[in-house]
Amino acid sequence: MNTGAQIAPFVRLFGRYLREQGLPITQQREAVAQVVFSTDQHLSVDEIEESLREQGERIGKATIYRTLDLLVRSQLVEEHDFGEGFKRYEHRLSPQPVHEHLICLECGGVWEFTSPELDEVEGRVAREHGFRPARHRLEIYGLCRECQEAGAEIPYEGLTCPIETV
Amino acid sequence: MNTGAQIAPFVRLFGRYLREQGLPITQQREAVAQVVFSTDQHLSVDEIEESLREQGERIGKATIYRTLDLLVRSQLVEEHDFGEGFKRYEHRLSPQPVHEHLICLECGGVWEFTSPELDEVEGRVAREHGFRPARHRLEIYGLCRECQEAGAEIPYEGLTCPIETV
DNA sequence: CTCAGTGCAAACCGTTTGCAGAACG
DNA sequence: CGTTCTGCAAACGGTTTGCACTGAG
Repeated sequence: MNTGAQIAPFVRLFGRYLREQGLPITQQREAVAQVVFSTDQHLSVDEIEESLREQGERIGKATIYRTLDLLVRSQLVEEHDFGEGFKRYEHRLSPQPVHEHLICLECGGVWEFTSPELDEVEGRVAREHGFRPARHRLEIYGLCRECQEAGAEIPYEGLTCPIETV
Repeated sequence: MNTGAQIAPFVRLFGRYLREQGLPITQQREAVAQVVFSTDQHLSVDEIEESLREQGERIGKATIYRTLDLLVRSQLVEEHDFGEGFKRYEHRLSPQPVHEHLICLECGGVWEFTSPELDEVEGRVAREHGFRPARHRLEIYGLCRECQEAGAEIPYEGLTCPIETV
């Protein structure tokens, strides 16, 4: 968790975006930004709401959604969907702005890693498919170390032998 | 689009899965499987429903959802979420069962490619994080050749200069 | 002052579920 | 014949929206 001293400039950056867009810098917008910038975790809207409540801020969900939309537009925050049925938000002002995610199928934990190989992959699809990459998403799902040590297994419930297809 | 001759064995494979699980092979389940296996596209539930309707089958959405759930469980079909607000389904009986996706931000088109580099990436996260990969998802978003030639541009609406953060 | 933002509650929309009647095995 | 499925419609849950009121500039 960052300390307040590091968060302030990030919130101010969001303020600058709002000013550039001619939008008011409201107390609610600053509070939401403050919460998002104060952690390196991937927060859900519910978690953001609870975090605000804990610090005495009572801000409606609609406002949180609307502010997150602005934060995502400003490119200061990234929206993720890890298949949980809701979105998560992560600020992009970390030392490693572009990174990929490891997601544990057992505990739902998220870890980050970088994958320089993707530059080459993007170059190849550009060459071979004439595709112009703008952004990507790489997620590896599996079992984290702790869950493996706790004996977790990846369930397999498919056909007993799916091969012999062709 | 595959021809009927190639689809039948796939549908039968699904039948085998149902039998293994002690579940009835109903006419509706076969019809849904038939539609999914008869194309290499990434179908939405609405598209599946319409396709069924075109061939005279009138099957409720609930049944389609329930059948897709079985198809995904059997591992014969993969579920995708390309961020459109709904899911898409793709059968896994193509010559290239594991592949990644290119998604055009302009026209929404989807192309497939393979990325052998990911084996190495998975090996590295296993070594460095003790993570045991089960499956992954790599999607590259950008502009396809056609949309580029039509003059499409990737919109940038973020801060005019987001750097100078640290 | 004026225009946009906020909060509430209702609307939305893809998906899931409960239940009476229909089919599979 | 019993168990599971199907279809309908209602419920669900995250997200969005309409509207009267509040607040920023």
